[in-house]
Amino acid sequence: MSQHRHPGTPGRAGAVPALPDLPEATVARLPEYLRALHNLAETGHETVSSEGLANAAGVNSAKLRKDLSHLGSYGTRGVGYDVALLIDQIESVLGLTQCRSVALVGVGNLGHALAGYDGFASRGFRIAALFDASPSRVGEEINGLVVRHVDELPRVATEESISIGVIATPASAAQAVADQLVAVGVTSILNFAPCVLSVPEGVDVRKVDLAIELQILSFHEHRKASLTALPATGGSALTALPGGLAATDNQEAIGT
Amino acid sequence: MSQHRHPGTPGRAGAVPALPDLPEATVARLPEYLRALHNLAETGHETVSSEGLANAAGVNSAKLRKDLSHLGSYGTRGVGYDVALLIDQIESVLGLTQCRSVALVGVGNLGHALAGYDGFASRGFRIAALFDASPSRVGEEINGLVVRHVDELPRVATEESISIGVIATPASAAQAVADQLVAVGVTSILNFAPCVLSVPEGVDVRKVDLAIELQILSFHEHRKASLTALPATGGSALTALPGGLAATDNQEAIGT
DNA sequence: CGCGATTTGTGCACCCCTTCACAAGCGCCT
DNA sequence: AGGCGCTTGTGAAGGGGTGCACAAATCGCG
Repeated sequence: MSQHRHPGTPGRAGAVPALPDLPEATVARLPEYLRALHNLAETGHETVSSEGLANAAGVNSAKLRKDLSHLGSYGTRGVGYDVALLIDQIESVLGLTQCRSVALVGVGNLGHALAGYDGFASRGFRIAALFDASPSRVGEEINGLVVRHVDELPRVATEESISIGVIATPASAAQAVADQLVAVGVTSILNFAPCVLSVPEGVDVRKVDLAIELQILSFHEHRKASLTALPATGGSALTALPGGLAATDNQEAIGT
Repeated sequence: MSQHRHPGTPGRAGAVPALPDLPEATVARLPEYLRALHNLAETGHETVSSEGLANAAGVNSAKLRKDLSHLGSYGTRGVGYDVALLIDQIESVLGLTQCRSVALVGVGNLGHALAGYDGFASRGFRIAALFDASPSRVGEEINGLVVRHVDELPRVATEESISIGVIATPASAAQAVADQLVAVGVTSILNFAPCVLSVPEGVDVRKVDLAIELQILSFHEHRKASLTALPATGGSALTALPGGLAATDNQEAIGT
């Protein structure tokens, strides 16, 4: 089980520009580079060095160069990278040239916030439809969109050509919703419900679990606390950092 | 720069029980195991095999065994793992035996949802205080907590002994908030703002960026679309999966 | 009491990712 | 035109994670 057998571009299929088969770790960082590049563009920068962009994105400069090299040579030695050109390239690789439509299922506490989150629209995603199973929520209008019953998903999906489904339901409902999304042709799912989803091969699932993030932090907090078994202050951890704060710029690359 | 120089437990410091120095990848999976174990416990299971728990957590059984072996031998060969015992062990390692207090800064769209999210409390985290910089939000009551001005952070932090800070502000305010959190002794930060935070060494930052998750999905969607350059249907991606849905149980372990 | 079925714990090989270090290339200044 | 400084792109080394395959250990049953 869990055979990651990505066919591997069988050689004869040369219709698309490149499809360089990027490493997953690189793909996960490209959006961060993109955000940093947009910031730079707004600040009036025309070019940026790998060092500069790496700092803005919070990574090592060598890593950044290797990442960018995977999608071609778009830098100029001695100068750096053209910001606008690089933005176009990354957006092209990520498939952001077309605006993608998102269906959000589950308009509870979290789903409500996601529906109103403007960070999606500003990055090329359009929340095309909201769904919920609870009759008390169906009909409600959020951010200019009316919440529909989840049974309408098939009809609406064909109309809006949904490309990504977001699940923000309780865990008990998540699998059923995932099945429905898959049934209408959705092959990319972002799951906020704290549970494992079973999906057919070819469907990508990414999971975001807020409680898990806190638990990982808790572990490190726990570890740090037990390492600091020496100081005399037996009470709280308010040692108040002698040196000026914000001294370094490391980002503690844990996980991700 | 970015020298990850975790001191490495200099040998003489043997006061704490174990501190097995777990691999990061393992730490990131432990919460998932814990959730699966709680489900099993509620369903009445007393023991579980590595295969069973691995399925429930969506990972390989060999990986699970290796992960658990890092925190000691708590299984019985030929039988499996004692569910209750394993729960205790994992919670102990993750430092969840004590209830940790969380300070949430930024009660906008997302922060509002986080403040009301019951998934935190059910896993041992207590949202102890809410902060915002906007006077229009200060004083509002959410889930039984009153929103305070961010300037009160120092006083409240000492009273409540905050151990984790959550930033749900706009990106423009995030760095300043992080600095304030660090100044009052917080050494673990969960950042929802789309930006890189600079923090002193010893402070852990985990970042959750919802738009980035969508962009990663977009890449895979884009790639899948270009690989499927063959079929006659020129229109949308509604090929409707011939075989019965929910056939396999792979989870497409992309990233994380 | 011994044997077989079952399951854990782990040595090992493989692969991906990270990081260093440096050659190649580009622009600018003289 | 030539040289110099700066930056990219990349080969190679090292580390960490994953998964296989198997030995060790435990239980139950005859």
